[in-house]
This record gives sequence, C-alpha cells and structure tokens, in this order.
Amino acid sequence: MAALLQMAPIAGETFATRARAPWPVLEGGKGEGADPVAAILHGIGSVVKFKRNTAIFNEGDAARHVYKVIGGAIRTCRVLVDGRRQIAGFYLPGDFFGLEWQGEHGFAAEAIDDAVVVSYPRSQLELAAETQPGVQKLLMSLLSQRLSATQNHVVMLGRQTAQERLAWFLLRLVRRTGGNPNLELPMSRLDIADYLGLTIETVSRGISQFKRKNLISVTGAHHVALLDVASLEALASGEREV
Amino acid sequence: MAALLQMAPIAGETFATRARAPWPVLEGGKGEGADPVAAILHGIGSVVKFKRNTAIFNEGDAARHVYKVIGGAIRTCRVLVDGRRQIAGFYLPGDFFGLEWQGEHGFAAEAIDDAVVVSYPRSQLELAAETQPGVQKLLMSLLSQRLSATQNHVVMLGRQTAQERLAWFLLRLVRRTGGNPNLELPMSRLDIADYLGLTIETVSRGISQFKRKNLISVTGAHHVALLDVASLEALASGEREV
DNA sequence: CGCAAGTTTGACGTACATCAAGTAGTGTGG
DNA sequence: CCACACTACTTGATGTACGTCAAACTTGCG
Repeated sequence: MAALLQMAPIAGETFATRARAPWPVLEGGKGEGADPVAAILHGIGSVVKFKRNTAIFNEGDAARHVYKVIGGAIRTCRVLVDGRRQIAGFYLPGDFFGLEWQGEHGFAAEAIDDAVVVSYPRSQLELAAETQPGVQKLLMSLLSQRLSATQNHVVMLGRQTAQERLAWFLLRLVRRTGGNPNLELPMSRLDIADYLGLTIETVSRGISQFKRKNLISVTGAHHVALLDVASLEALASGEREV
Repeated sequence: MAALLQMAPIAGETFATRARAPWPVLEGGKGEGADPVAAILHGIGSVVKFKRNTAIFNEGDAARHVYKVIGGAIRTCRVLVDGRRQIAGFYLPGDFFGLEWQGEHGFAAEAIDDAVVVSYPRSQLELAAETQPGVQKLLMSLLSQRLSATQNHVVMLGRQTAQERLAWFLLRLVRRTGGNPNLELPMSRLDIADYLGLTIETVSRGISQFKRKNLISVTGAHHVALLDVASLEALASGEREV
C-alpha cells in the first residue's frame, strides 16, 4: 500500500510513490522493458529524501526495509567506542543497500550528500519472493553481489598498501560509473580514508603522489580524472612500482 | 539424482549420498525434527572427502555447487600475484560455503585438514527454492549471515590493532564452537595471520603476550584455552589496555 | 570579503613487517 | 627407543609504511 513513510531521522519531505516516478525506480535485473519484477518493486516502494549527513538507519535498528538509491550517495558505516570509524560501502544511484535479511542492521546508513532513496518493506519483498521467482532471483543476486564486493574489500584491507588501496578505489568508482574516467567524488577525504582503512593524511598524500606521477589530475578536491588507467590497474592488482 | 562426484582435485574416495548418512547432512534452519527443507537438501547432496591442503574449488571456477562442512575445516582464500594471501573465512562442521550465487568463485576453497563436505548442485537448489519457500529462506539466510560476518571482518581489518584482531578471532571461534573456552585450532599460525591481515610473527607475538598476561593458556600450538574472556572481550571491542 | 570547514604538507613517532636465529613438535628409519 | 630431518612455531634485532601532531593552504558559502 505504500503509505507515507515516517522514518526520516531529521530530513525532509517524504511522499508516497504510487504515482509514476520521474526517476527509474527499478532495474537490477538487466534493462528489460516490461518487467514484472520491476512492476512489483514499483508497487511496494516508497520514495524518501534525506539531507546531507542524516541517517537512513542506525546500527542496531531492526532491518525492516531494503533501500535503493535514486539520487545522491549513501555510506554504510560502523563506529567503535573510541571513535574509530569503518565505512563498509558507498552506494550510488541504482545501488541497493540495507540488504540484511534478518534481525538488525549491523551498520548505520547515512546520506553523504542530499539523497533520494526508495524504500521497500522487507515483509512485502518476502511475500513477493515466495510467489515470484524473479523477485527471489533478484534478491539473491543483490545479496550475492554485495557479498562478493565485501569480500574484495576484505582482500584490499588485509593485504594491500595505501597506494594500492587508493588506485583500487578510484578504478572501482570509474567502473561503477560506466567507465568514464572523469570522476565526481561525492565523499570527503575522511570518508575515503575510513573506507580504505587509512587516515585522511595518507589518502591526501597518496592522491598527491598520483598527481606528481601524472596518473590522475585533480581539479577541486572532488573532481578527479584518471589519466593513466593502465598504470593504476597495475598498482591496484598488486604489481609494484609504476 | 546425486551421482558420484568427480570434482575432487586430488583427494579421496567419493561416494553417493542417498543412503542415510551417519552425520547430520542438514540443519541450518534450527534443529527441527522432520524438516521438509532438510529432506530436500538431503536428497540432492553428495558427500565428498578432501585431504589436507587440497582444493575444493579454485578462484575463477564456475560456481556450480554450494557446500556444507560435515567434518574437518575449510578455508577460502585469494592469492595476489606476488604471493600475498588473504583468507576470507574459516568453515567448521555445520557451516555452508561457496555461496556465490552466479558466475565464478571469487576465492579458492581448501581443506585445512582432512575434511568431509556435502556438495549441493546449485541448479537443483534453485529449482527447489522456486517451489519451496523454506529452501529459499534458508539460502537467503545463509547468504545474509555470510555477508554480515564478512562485514565484521572488514571492520576488524580496517580499524583494529593486532592484539584486538587476535582477541576478536579467539572469541569468535569460541562462540562458534558453542562457548567452550577450550579451543582446538585446526588452522596454522600462517592461516590465522592471513585471515587477520597480519604476519605469522605478529600473531605469534600476540599469543605470547596474551599468555604472559594470563588471558589464555597454550598447550601445544593448536590447543588454546581462554582464561579471561572478559578482558579479551574488552580488547576485541576496542577498549584499550587490559 | 571573511570565516570555517576541508584539504594538503611537513616533522616525527610507532606498530607492525622483515630478516634472521633459535627451539619445539612430529614423523621416519635404523 | 633413539638419531634424523623436516616443518611449524617462537623470539630477537632492525627497518619502514603509515599514523600522529601541527601548521599552512584552499575552497566555498553567508
């Protein structure tokens, strides 16, 4: 029934979604035209907006919804008692997050900038999955993709140097945004550091080194262009020295 | 139909499984008696044995099966070009692994010691999931659990010190094996190091320090008893100094 | 324009890695 | 039962990549 949501922590205007949304509310399968799965998702999704740095959900909240980013960017993170923070993932338009399938969210989700999100009630998704194999397949596929990405994250954090991590991050972002080497980074240096398991200073120095080596060019902190993708790729996959 | 498997890389005697297996081929839901899901799994699973240090599957292999450990221990790992290795997970009896839901395995799976495993063809699981919501729920739940564990791994690798990692590892293992603080570690120091993103020397030193502080007692490298769980827990969750 | 937040750069410290000996444990053959 | 060799683990000495502390610079917004 997709009633108005009242889950926003601070933010903004929430509104029902049965009206034809002007943005793509689905996809996820491929790019089909008249997709029954798409229709189902569209039927149960509610659009919600969040202001910069507000929480979509907190660590420990009951996992009652699954989300999809429509606009803006989201981060999921955990903060330790002494303030150390680890970011588990960044989510851009088209990405699903909050896929925990039972119990509580293990990480908080926050809007990096002003963001628009569709929220799908888990209960309805479960129901749909039981009768619609397509929905089920989509959910399995999303969970599986997320697992795979997280496992790659583990390898990076466990065994790569600061430079390798940075190169890996930039390349991953380029691929995620369709291969365009001109990146608009929505997140701060601190976010990047907390994602890569580094400090903000180390991230900054790494970027400066890439600049000096003409691997990238930076115009205004949030805009980076990859100049030498091949060298960055060699770096990212663990071959030493460029 | 569960014919004989011929997937073992080196190892051992493989045999069909339709006969009543002497070990528990299922569980996963809870501990039900006459469980239809259990029956389905039992019907499509094949038992396979693997010798110490042999591969169940390699990185890049097509993900055609999902596995469950019956006896022994399994590790999943990836090796970088220059030999650096990261272990993504350890799997003990009752654990499922190889849950990649499409494409190829991103990590190799190897037997840490002589191990017995049940293998479920993915195609059959998918089929069963479409008609049996219980099977579907089980798969989602397994994937979700694995995702959650991997995300915790990320936090550990990104933001914890060597001592914190070790404490976390030992406690996690104790919980996994039903809370008994007397641990029999099936894996080597090198395995532990590659799981925690450390070197073998750092792991060894950490264990020695825990011994000196009377947090654990070690009798023969593979047998560890946790003496002061509370202090270890404080350490693991990021409170400094014991 | 001017401040505040974000970022970069520099100097220095340290946790962990690396290199290098030892010291158990474990299995084999006499 | 003991010599042996082999592998796994521990311990020590030293190096270094990255963290920490601190100051400058840059950017964007009221």
